[in-house]
Amino acid sequence: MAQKPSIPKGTRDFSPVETARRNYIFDTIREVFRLYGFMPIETPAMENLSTLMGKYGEEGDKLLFKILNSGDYLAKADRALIEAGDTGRLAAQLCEKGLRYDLTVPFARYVVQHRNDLQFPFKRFQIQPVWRADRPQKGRYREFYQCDADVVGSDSLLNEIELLQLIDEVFSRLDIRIAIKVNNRKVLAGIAEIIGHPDKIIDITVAIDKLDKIGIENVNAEFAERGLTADAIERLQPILAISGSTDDRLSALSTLLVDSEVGMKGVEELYTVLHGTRALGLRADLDLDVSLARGLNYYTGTIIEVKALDVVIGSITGGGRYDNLTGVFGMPGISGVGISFGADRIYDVLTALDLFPEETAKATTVMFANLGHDEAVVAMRSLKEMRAAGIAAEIYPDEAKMKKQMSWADSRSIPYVAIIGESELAEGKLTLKNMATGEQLLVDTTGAINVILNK
RNA sequence: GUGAGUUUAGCUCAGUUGGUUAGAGCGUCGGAUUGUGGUUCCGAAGGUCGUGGGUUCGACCCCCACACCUCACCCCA
Repeated sequence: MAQKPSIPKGTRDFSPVETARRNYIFDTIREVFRLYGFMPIETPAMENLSTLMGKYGEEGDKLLFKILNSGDYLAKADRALIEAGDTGRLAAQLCEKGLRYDLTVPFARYVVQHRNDLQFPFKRFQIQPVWRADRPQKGRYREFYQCDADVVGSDSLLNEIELLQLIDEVFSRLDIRIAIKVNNRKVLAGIAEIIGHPDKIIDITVAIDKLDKIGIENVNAEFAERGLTADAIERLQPILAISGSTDDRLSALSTLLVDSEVGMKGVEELYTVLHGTRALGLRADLDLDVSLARGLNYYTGTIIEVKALDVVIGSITGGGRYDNLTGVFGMPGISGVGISFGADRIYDVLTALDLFPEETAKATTVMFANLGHDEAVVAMRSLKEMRAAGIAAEIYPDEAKMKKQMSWADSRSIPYVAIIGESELAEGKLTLKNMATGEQLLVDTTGAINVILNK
């Protein structure tokens, strides 16, 4: 055999069954988005690099896929940069486009660009692939789908409450048990303020975020590494040690953060969101988690993260409020809040728990065996009637051996096989075989349709 | 970007100190069964052993480089 063809690392092909199962996820999410009043939009796979650069932090910039300019791009490039091996600045000259890294930043760009055509508050959803030049590993791909819903132009915490409900609805429908963790960036800012390091909020949150994973000792070590004074670390300890019920922790927080205006605002928001959501009844576990930080630096208020309870994988949904995302595109003062479902990880969870409905594995409902030209002509008429009745039906295109046709139907999990041969032809009927039971009936097309639809 | 492990048939994997013609199971195809699948039996096809170099009389096996995949870190969905 020649060299085996392959696809880029971190990308995947999807078989018919996999595609059907992915569509089941997308359809479920899309349906719930619509129920909550979100409207679909789409944006291009590629954006101008200037739109993307600098929005995801230094790490994010490195993970952007850049698209080489067309034409004789090298002629315009600075030779000195090539000599100097300055990949970064050379890339800036050779590439003016990049693949989108998420859906939120392109959406911010969309809002600013179309601001005169939008009615605010503007609620949109978007289900499209994004690309990251990450090194792939478990639950991490270089091409994956995000399913985002965002509200822009509304400061109301009702949005947060509705988004939490929406998350609960989606995972209830998918039958995945989840824990939703909520925090507020303002609380984190308050903490940074209280310990005298308001400038270190990012360092503090990144370290706190690892609390579950590496433990308090290592987190403290990381604080020191990130330049916090021993005194500040000392003052962090009571905050990290907060425990008890949600309300216990909220009141402990408000005691500790009493001198921070922003911190107190955060506590208040958390209270409203948590109580407002719980009052509506929720299937999922919903709880406050002060150690929840999330990487994206643009969140300014509520932060939401969802993890599956029964499978170990990264977060399967995340989101939060960002007060000024459109600001970098020259449109300040517009607040947004949104969530993003990670469809590919949800797929992995459903696969691990074997939770896909059976229908997702099914091809057509009826296959007509092909026993010859005259028989096929009659079968085609029967097929037409079945399809008109809403039954997915097909005919085996080649005049192959019965055995081959039957095993083809079997391997595709087709529940019924219709046989029209010499004797059926003479009687104007067909033999309908139920593949699960092996039972065979001699009926006309209408009779077959009734059998299939009634089952 | 950092570190570790892997790579032999379509898939999952054996392969002895380095010694003729590299094996198994599953899958595929054919037959037992010319109008009946999923079970059984018989048979067949399918491999430049990831790529390139080196050591050796001789390399799937030892050495070097590269690639790929996987896992973890960083970061993230």
